[in-house]
Amino acid sequence: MIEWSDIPVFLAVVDSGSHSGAARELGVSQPTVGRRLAAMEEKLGAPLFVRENGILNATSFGQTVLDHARRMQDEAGAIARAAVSRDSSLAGPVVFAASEGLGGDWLPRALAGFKRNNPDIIIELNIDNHVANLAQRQADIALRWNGPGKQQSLIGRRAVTIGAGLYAAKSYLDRMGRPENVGDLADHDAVGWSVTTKFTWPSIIDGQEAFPARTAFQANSPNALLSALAAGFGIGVYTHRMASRHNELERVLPEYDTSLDLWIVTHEDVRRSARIRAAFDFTLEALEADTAHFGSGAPSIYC
Amino acid sequence: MIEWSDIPVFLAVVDSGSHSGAARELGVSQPTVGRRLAAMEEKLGAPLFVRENGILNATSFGQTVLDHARRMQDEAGAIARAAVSRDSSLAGPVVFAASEGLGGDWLPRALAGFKRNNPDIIIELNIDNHVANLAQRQADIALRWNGPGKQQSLIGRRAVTIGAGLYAAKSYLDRMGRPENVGDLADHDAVGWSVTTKFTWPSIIDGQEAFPARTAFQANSPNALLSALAAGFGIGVYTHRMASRHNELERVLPEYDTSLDLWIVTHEDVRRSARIRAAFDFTLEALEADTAHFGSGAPSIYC
DNA sequence: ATGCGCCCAAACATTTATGAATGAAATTGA
DNA sequence: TCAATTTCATTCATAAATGTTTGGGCGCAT
Repeated sequence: MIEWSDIPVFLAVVDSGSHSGAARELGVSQPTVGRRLAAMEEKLGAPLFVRENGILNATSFGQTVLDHARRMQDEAGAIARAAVSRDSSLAGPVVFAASEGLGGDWLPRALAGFKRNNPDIIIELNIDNHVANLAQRQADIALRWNGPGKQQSLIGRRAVTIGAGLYAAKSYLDRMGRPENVGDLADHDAVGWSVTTKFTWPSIIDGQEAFPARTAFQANSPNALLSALAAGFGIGVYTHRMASRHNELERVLPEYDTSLDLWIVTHEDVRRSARIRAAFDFTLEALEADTAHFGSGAPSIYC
Repeated sequence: MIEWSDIPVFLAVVDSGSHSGAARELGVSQPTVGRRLAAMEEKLGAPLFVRENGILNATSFGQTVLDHARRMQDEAGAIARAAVSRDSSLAGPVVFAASEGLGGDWLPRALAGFKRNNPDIIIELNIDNHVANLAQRQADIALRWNGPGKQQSLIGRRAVTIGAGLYAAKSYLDRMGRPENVGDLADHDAVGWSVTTKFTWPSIIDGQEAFPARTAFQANSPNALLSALAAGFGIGVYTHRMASRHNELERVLPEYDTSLDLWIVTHEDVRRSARIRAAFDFTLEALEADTAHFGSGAPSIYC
């Protein structure tokens, strides 16, 4: 019989592309990953990976194993979810996954009241740039820009609409001038995201192409972007709610306004858990209660 | 994440009904099974078993886990089979599963020639009373009374027909008299199998009910039954091929003759392996070449 | 070219899990 | 009812897996 605990190691190596990455993902040491993988290949009698130009590629045999291993992973996730779903006590951990923007400020404050009413529930907040896998129970509740996909048994609600516009520092605008129309943007610097996100620099405004002179600053953190804007790097798309709290920022071309829907998503299995259902419902209500804050940047009721 | 290696432990406990039984099945110690199971229940936050009258019963939660665990087991078996199937060398182990009757004498002799031609193939013979699970790769090739079921991807061939009749020791018949017709059997003792098998005492012979006075001896081993017959315990159904080698046995009511088909079965995945295909084909040919031996008890060509 | 970062293999120390042995509890059979 | 067997929890010594550290190899950017 194959060693079952080697299979998550194999999967992590496939997902991360390296022993070291798999080790980080699994919370074990890098030599352990190498040893487990070697033992697995020894047992199966055939290599699972070949190293080409330094990167690991699954052999055709590795692909076959991967198919079966993925299905095992699905079932293992189902077991984990089943264990949570049958828990009817308002105690234990609830793991949130959220981007840094929401998770960094609004969510902890909003959840303070929930924690007060449910002292035995332990709130764990997972700020992560990659989308947490709810089926694998990496998180119980996620706040995302995307609704639940159709493939998995995820359920979600469109909670609030988050408004955004173009902002820059007053000092920057004093120095470089205030754009009066879309064409003026060509004389300015852009501040944007280094990772793919929904809040990108708008390529079209009112049917007119908007070209910044160059991208002056990129980051993958909203706080870093905020600092860059405040420091006068240039003009960037930013949410009203974040911009409103920094009065050194000034709105540019107010006729341009964009918005994104924020979803709250969970897995139908874990939602059967009393504590997760409570946390889900509370968060949804909190988001809806703060609609004005998210839409136009009005002060949050949780401030 | 749950500990994957705990799941085979859980499955073994389900299958065997006890920690000790699972330990034997897995080849680990009984305390290990207890600890792994306890760790699993701790991790999942709910008991998997309840002990009722000393026997372990899965809780409803345990049943849910079992469903998923079974599917994981299926996939793990598929991985093991995939590993064997891609092996094109005529080397390595081939695991046979056979009942004691065939496995104890004929099979080793027949396979001697195969081993001579394939010195690098290691033949492992698993004499077991319970039907080996080919999907789980408990064996590569099985000799059975049953053909492959339809549910799993097993393939098999009806190899030979094994003839059997009623036999008893000469000494017994001298003492108790030789039955002339079916009705006379009512005055005699039966020697039979203690486990369910196909070679049972015939309840109907030529449309007439056959009732032995009582069952004098039962065993689950063909050698033990043979000894019992030879020792004069009574009359029993026995294969011609085994009976012919013991001239103290005498056939009773020769007009009664029964037969069973013997199948050779393997899994379509493992049959792709060169060595297993070779062993399968060789064994099938050997069985067919010895048709007279199995059918009527003629001397085996492998003697 | 040359540092720098990242990756993996090899060595040794440590922690962890396992096994053997023992005893208590419960069930089975006489 | 009582002996015998089986089962499981506990203890301690051992074996096994893991972590830490180190060094070599490779790609990449300075």
